[in-house]
Amino acid sequence: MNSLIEENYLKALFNMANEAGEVNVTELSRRLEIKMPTVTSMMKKLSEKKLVLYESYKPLRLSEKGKREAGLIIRKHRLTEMFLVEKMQLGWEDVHDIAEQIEHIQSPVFFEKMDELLGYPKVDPHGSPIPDKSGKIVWKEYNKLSDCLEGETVKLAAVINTSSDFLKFLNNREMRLGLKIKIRSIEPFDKSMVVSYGKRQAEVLSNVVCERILVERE
Amino acid sequence: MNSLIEENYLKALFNMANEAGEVNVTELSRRLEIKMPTVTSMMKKLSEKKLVLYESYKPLRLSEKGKREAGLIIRKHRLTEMFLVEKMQLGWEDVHDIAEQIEHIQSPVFFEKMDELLGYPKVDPHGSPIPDKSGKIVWKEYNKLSDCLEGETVKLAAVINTSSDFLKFLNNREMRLGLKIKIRSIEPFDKSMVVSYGKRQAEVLSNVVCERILVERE
DNA sequence: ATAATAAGTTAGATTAATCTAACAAAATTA
DNA sequence: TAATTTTGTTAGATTAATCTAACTTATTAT
Repeated sequence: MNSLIEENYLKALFNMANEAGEVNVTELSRRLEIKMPTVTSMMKKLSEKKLVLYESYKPLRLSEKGKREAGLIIRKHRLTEMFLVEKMQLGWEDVHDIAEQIEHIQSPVFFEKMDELLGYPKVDPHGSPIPDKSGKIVWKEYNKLSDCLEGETVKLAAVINTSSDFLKFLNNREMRLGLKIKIRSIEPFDKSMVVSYGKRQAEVLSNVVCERILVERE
Repeated sequence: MNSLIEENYLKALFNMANEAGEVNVTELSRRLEIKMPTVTSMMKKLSEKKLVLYESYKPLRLSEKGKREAGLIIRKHRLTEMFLVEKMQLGWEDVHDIAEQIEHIQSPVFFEKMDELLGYPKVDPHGSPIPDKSGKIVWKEYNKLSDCLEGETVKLAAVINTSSDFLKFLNNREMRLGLKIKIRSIEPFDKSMVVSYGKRQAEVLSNVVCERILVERE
């Protein structure tokens, strides 16, 4: 069994690899807010446990075993977020910190029951895919809203940044998963977009926002 | 903030004081399966933090602050057990181990929502009282079934032992909280009882069992 | 291509929680 | 009450996870 702390390293490695491709000690250190020497020594430990493929001065990689275990932790995290939103009426901006703790609970029946009560969901409240029971994750190929063109109509499928501030920003503008958005115009200078959806005819979204919104084309 | 480990010491002290009155180092050590010198040094630490009133060679006592904090942990534990049984359809014999972990979650809104969804329950699935938001606990004065007399009809109010084995024993005999039990006879030799309830006309319960069942007289 | 900067590692200290071995105090028994 | 047993404490070692300081390797810029 892995400690809670080891689990946090595995999860960070998994998420960072999905976001950025290669992961190095400096980035992992920054993400976890843990100094580099500590990260190095933990990488050696996880390498002993065959969870990480570690070579000095090389990028950090999870082994297959490491990916599976990290995937299962993320599965627990995302199932929990879904449960908190769907069954406990908490807001999508509130659930991350709670799920961050509950993901470390050791109890297969607990998470299986969650899964069952939720009807075996495939994505969490932010549109991120929930890994399956073997820890595997399938990313649908979404587009960033910022890569779409004037005149297109798209469906809000997921959000990249799940910080509370960003999610509140979306809440304030009545933006939810599944929302249909029409791109009215794009400002060439700063790439901001004017979009319409629901009852809103002309909302302005900055490029920073548009880069964090993933959409599906019809 | 207290560590998870400190929380476990506080909880054990609180529970043991409720069960037995005075608590000493040996018992606490046995309960937590932690060696005595470790317990002694933790008592000194918790004493520094004003959670425990510690004097060498004296019985261990929680301070008012310690009682409050322990009560709040037990509140989280029991609310969680209730939630798992009522809202997640888990059996009362399965919930203890999960609640043991969830009780350490730091998130006021999470537990307030649980409380709200459950309709502000006063007892957990084993009939144990749930401490209020200030950590205070009110024990109803129940009787042990073993102290009742032939001919009495009583209501199953709580169980003392919450081990999985005992709860499965009760499940197998269709015994639940609220059940009305009539005492048919008491065997003088071993104090075992023949009782009837529901569709069962003559169940034999050993004294070991009867001592762990708390009842209300009508 | 060399110097400067950034990234990564090694060595050694620190903290929290644990342990064992040895000792001391309190309670029990003879 | 003295001896024995039980209970509790002290001293010192250990482990996991962290840190800082010093050093090494790799990358970038001149």
